[in-house]
Amino acid sequence: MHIGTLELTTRSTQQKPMEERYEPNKIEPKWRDEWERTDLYLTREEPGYPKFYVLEMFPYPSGDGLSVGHLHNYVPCDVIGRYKRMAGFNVLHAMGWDAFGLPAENDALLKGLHPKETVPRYAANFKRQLKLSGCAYDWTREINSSSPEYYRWTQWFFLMLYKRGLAYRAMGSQWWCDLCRTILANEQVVNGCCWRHTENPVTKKDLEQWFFKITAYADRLIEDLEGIDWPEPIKLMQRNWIGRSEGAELAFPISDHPGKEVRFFTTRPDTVFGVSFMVLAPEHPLVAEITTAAQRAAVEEYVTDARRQTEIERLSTVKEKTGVFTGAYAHNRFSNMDIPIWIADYVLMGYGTGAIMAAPGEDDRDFAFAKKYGLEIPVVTAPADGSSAPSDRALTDRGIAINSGFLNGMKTDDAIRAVCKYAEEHEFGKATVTYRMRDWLISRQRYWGCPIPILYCKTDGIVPVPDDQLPVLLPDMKDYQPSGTGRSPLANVPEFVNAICPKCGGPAERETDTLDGFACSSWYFLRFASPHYNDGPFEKRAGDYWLPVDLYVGGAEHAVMHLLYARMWTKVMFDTGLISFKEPFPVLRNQGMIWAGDGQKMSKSKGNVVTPDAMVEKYGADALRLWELFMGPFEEATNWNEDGVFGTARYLQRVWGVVRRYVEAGCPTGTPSAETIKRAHKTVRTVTDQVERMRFNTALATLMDQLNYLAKLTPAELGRFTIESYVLMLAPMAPYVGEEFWRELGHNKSIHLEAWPKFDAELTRDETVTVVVQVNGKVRDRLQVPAGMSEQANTELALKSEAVIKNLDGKAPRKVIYVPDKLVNIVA
RNA sequence: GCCGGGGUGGUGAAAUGGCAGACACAGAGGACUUAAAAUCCUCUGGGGCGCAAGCCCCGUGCGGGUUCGAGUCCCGCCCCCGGCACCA
Repeated sequence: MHIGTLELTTRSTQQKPMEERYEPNKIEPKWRDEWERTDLYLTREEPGYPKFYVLEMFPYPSGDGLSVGHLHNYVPCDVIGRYKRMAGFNVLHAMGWDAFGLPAENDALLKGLHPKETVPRYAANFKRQLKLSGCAYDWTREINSSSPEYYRWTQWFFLMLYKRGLAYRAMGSQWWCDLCRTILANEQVVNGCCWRHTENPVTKKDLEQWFFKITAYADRLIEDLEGIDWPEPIKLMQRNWIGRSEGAELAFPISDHPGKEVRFFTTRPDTVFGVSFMVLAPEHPLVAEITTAAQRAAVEEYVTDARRQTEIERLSTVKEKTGVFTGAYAHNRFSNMDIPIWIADYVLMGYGTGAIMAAPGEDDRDFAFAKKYGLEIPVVTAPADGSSAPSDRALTDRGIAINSGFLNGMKTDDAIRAVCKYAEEHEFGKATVTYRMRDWLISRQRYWGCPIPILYCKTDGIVPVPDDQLPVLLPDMKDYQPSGTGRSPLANVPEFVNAICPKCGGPAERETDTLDGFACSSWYFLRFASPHYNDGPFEKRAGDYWLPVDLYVGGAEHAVMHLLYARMWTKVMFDTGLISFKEPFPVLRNQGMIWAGDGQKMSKSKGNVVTPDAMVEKYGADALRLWELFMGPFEEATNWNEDGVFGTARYLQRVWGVVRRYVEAGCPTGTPSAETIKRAHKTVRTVTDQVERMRFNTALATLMDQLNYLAKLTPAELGRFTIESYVLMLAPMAPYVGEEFWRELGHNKSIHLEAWPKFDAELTRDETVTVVVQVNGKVRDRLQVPAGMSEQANTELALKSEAVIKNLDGKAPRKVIYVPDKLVNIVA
């Protein structure tokens, strides 16, 4: 069991005296080696023993190495891991590499190297930097998503989804980045540009692609947000991204096209009597069919124009709505009017049915469009408060139906239900739900990714690769440049492409696209439980013990990518009975971004990256860690300022002095004063609470404050508990000096295996308290009184105060506010 | 435009509706030193009164409000950061 007891051995007299000055570079390598030699951070399952799984989002190992910004994530997690271990938990804290994907491939291409060489090299550098920084990982659990032992199971999961009908192939117009030379998922398109090339507008390309049916989980992904402890903004981003809308899908027949109809989705079916025109997306399949000869030229020009526009242009237009009349009409089944059908690019093919009913009296966009093209603007909703409807804008609020036949007088919600019921009875529509989120497009036409384990056979069609033939190995290619044609470079490797159909034994071709890197990271948290297991993605016993993750920490930028995908996979696994939990990360925290001193993003090209290596060399890893913790609340963004590291190094220097004096005095049991004892216990109480709440900045401030007190005492006045509890609390934050102090204090066991100090609540109780005395809410005096003094006694005392008498200026107190042991406010 | 998160000294920041600025950084002055570094001590929101101990006024983006009492709660603005962006 990795849990220590307080050994009260005295320091051996043969030991060398403590160095006068704290020199981190002398002690850090020593303890690093010692911890490694003794496998200090090795973790095993301990059934029946409480576990704690702390996890940081595993990084893509870049050639630039880690910056002090990355450590703002890793150091706090390390403190939590070390703290939890001391507090009696069996802690899992491991690290791995999100190694597949475009960044790694692009980097290698740029440098004329191969990712299979660069990735391990970069990962090794990250690992060295993390060790240098004193982070406690069980490195025997290191994983790499680009190793066959790992991606074999990524492929296994793909097949699991495929067999459950959750992976499918579909043709369609997809986002394409011509710098990445691959198709992208919706989530990877940011402001109309590629998420990796934020200046490069994406275009559309028609290709057949693989998708994961994440939309099938839309409702559960929303519902289950209720029960998890995540930052509210992240939950909100997920809800917005999924974009659930309740409404109705209805259909209107097209005049002069018997049997043809326009299906559309609306969230306001109650306004249907006010529908004066309809709008189709320019890409809508009906457009070609219904456009009249007279309008054909104009419509074709508009459609071509819309197609030519890049997404960024379509977004950046100043929202001036444009459109063209098709010449065709639809029949509004409710108002019995024939209404014109237009096309306009403000209607998106990718949402709902790609067609809308326009109710310009109740919708801003429809209003603007109707105004511009002189279309009718019927008003069918009156404000709920009885005022009259505005004429210069749409009334988008809910209200009362007017000019609406059988809906007249109904409240919006009742009218919605009535229309849905009517449509259902007359079989032209029904109440329905639509989502903004699209299915997750996972095909990538790139080399450095997990091969999709699928075969195409002439007789059997799409055939999954049997489990016992996994992994489908990524072939070793010298020239893996993306072609840009929409085909993966793997298509150029005949030995890879040509295979045998496992069903009929005939010739088959392999899928040559690779998986989106986010597939690899959708299950890695499970792999850490049993990273070397060969009979499944994870060993059940280990998985049951460690999972789910107790604390997950990473950047908010993954709100709608990784965090959504991993949740979906977890739900699929739950449904198959593979695991027994529905959410992978019940507690999530986002660390704040560290900007460079100039307020910009740290990047090599800007030359403003500060490396942990440089800081460790100059100030030591412990001082660097302390500044990472002290610079502000860890969830908030701030600018890097190296002067702070100098400050925390100076603090450690002072702790060193106090401990050294104590050690040199022979570690006396001493005779600490009541005040010293009280302060020691209060410090434990406060620091414990703050570390639990991840308020590392104030935890450290408490320790600094206590040091200022301790520095004034003689060794005998300090006493053993005072000094040892202090060192124990410092150890998770500053593991190297913590260890050094502990050994100097006479202990043989590592401090990181010891127990977190406990405080005696009785000893933290104050006998006297300071009571603030206010007159009319302004502080006029302070009284030192015994704790628990009665209101009456306190008030009497306050009224005797000279300052109070002076400020009352002869007036009689009207009222007295009394807060026990805190405050007396005399209102006159 | 909509949805979040913020706005407190020269700087990073503290503060269950109850002493605003803890703890630090930077700065100033002093001690030690031949000197410097390091270290230690003192001061450090603004303004005013006082020889002094001390006292008074103002102050948490701006304007209102609730309250005995507001950095904290409510209403209306302004600014910064992040997300979404014609989602029918």
